[in-house]
Amino acid sequence: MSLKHAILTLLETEEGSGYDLLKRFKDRLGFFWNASHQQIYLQLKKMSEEGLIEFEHETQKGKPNRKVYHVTDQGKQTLMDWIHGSVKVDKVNDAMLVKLYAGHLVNPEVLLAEIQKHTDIHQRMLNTFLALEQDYLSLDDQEKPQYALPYLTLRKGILGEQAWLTWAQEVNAYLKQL
Amino acid sequence: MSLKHAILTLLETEEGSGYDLLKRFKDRLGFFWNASHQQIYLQLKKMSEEGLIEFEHETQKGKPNRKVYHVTDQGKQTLMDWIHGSVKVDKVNDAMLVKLYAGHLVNPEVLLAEIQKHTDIHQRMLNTFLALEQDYLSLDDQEKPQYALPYLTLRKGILGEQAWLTWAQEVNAYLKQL
DNA sequence: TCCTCATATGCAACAAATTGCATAATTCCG
DNA sequence: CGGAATTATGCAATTTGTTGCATATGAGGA
Repeated sequence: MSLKHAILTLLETEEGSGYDLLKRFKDRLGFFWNASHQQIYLQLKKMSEEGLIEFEHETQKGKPNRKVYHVTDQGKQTLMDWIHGSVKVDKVNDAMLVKLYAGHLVNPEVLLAEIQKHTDIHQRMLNTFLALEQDYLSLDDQEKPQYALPYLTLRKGILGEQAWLTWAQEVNAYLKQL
Repeated sequence: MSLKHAILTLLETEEGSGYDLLKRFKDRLGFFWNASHQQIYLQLKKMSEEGLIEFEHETQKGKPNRKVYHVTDQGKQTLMDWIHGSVKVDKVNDAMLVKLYAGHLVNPEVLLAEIQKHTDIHQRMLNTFLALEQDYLSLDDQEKPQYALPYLTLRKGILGEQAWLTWAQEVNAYLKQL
């Protein structure tokens, strides 16, 4: 299970609450990991019980209170063990491709509409990632090294989205020509 | 649940056994869908109970007997309903990126070895896809139209793998220069 | 005032996927 | 003759993920 390791990784970099993690996944690390708030809160509870992380209650004014989690030594060790092991190549399960494969059953318009909807979402993600890339590139040369690895993960997001959009253009061109 | 729809799509194109589906996923449609034999056999059983598919026992000599499944009218209808609806954009959960994000905790060699291992696998997949593309491109112009949509899904696999390998080169260049 | 949004956390039921185990026939190689 | 690979199917236990529901505060707009 890697949600555990994704959380350990993020908390090792910077402590935070479940809500913080949710926002980091949603706003910045969508190319990297996605998890619902239900998954995150439950996982934090379990990891806390296993002793991988600990939390302090933080009282806030004007906002609900937070539980701020940080990684314990045991958690750090778990992360180190995991990182020295090997991870599986990502399993691909792409429902959009299934639909296209079966596309002869419907009008091209149905497929075009679906592709368009997905294109909008992917374009928005790419824009987000490109903006983050600009943030990195405008850093001083002294600051860059510490963000180099996260930047490389961002590059994966950018290259992935660009490939998706290139593909969508091929599909569009074909479907419109029908 | 989309394994159901992936199976309906494949069986609608051509009837087959659980083992056939497993091989189609593994050898040809890995860019498209992946499922274990346990998942497939269980799903076939469920779909059979729901009336979406039916099977005939096929006795073989020299090999174990097979159950050859085909889609029923009800199954076809279920597929049509699904294809007219909309699918969610794929959820990304990439353990390799998590590892790279946390890469400051280990020697670059650890990351390089992992990247290399994944590169080999992705390169092999790309080669498979490119060979399939050649098969399509060498078809007569009269035959191409009926495979056009599957070909577009193949293009997704090719563009995706190429993007992955391009990214891996960036990562390699960075890690080696450390 | 009411509604929605953002912040912040959680449980319970259900669906799906993974891991481990199990069986059985034949072919192919040493 | 023994062992491994290929073909072919399946169950059970566990882990993960999804969907639905629930609660509470405060800010900002209609």
